[in-house]
Amino acid sequence: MRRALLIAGPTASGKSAAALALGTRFGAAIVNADSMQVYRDLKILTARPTPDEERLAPHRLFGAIDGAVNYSVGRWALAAGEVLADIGERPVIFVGGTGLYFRALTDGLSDIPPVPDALRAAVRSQAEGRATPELHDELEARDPETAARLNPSDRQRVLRALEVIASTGRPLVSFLGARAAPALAPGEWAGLYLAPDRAELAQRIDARFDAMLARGALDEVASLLQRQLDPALPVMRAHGVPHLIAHLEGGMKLDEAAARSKLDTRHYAKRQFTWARHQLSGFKWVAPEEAVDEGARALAGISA
RNA sequence: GGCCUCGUGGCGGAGUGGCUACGCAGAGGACUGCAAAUCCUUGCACCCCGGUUCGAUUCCGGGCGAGGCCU
Repeated sequence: MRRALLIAGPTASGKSAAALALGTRFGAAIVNADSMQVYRDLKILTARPTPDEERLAPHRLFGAIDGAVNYSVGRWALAAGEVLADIGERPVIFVGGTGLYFRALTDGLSDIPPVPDALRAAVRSQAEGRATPELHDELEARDPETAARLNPSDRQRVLRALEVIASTGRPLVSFLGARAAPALAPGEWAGLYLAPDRAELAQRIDARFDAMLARGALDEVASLLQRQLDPALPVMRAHGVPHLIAHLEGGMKLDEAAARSKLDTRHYAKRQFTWARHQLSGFKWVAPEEAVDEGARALAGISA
């Protein structure tokens, strides 16, 4: 029995519009599957649905998290499960650009015990000022198996492996065999991947960023800046935020801040394609113009 | 018209008589709790024509082009 439509695709491919059209037409709940749209502080810069749009269909997990929080796939997957339980029989549409979130939803995550915040912070503060290859050497001494799978320069993953071995006493890789049951079982969902032409997408990205500026993205960043959050937090690294901050306090020309933000976004879109090609299975690739028709076909089956 | 400087891959920018820096963009890839993150790989470039030379992107001459200064 199908119960969900999943709409993924690179940034600026028209996912939200398709989801809104379908949600309105089928009375479906729309659930956010985007790692940045979860944050309350950024609505313009993350292209979140507007309040008017949200009124057209129930929206869940949009802007639900404070920017001071370091959210994660694990927490999102948990929240998504709760939303599904809450929604009952109503059709549901998951939309977003975060491939890893979709995979957590359909494949489940490995059952790695949560690392206590204090330990996590301790591992990170001990690593401060030390070169990543050095940390990799340390990991190699404690957990050679995981170390062998990681690039010695990949700080983020080396740190995670270190905190897992410190917290559980077990190598990270030892957890990877088994996955918890996914929130959506195979057969319970249909997935669409919106795949625009690359050059066309680049133009849409550029135009969209200009539109964001026209709608007040700079004010949004100024407000965020006033909170004086840790620059390492995810919200502070959303596309546009670092460069717009550089413009606001560092005197970077707005033109340049915009150009760099657009470039970051294009790079991201490229990575999204790579992820989708190799990591996201079971999604049907469609041209953005076909999204609504394809989605309607899938949802008709779901509501039946 | 005269003098000078310059002409390197899509762009920027080194350099050498034989072993083809590098950066950016572009392309490809990895990916299990920060994923709008983190990381990896990738360039059949030396304006044209002669000459010198075993060998020219590199030296010499000419041409063409660009810029600067002068009358």
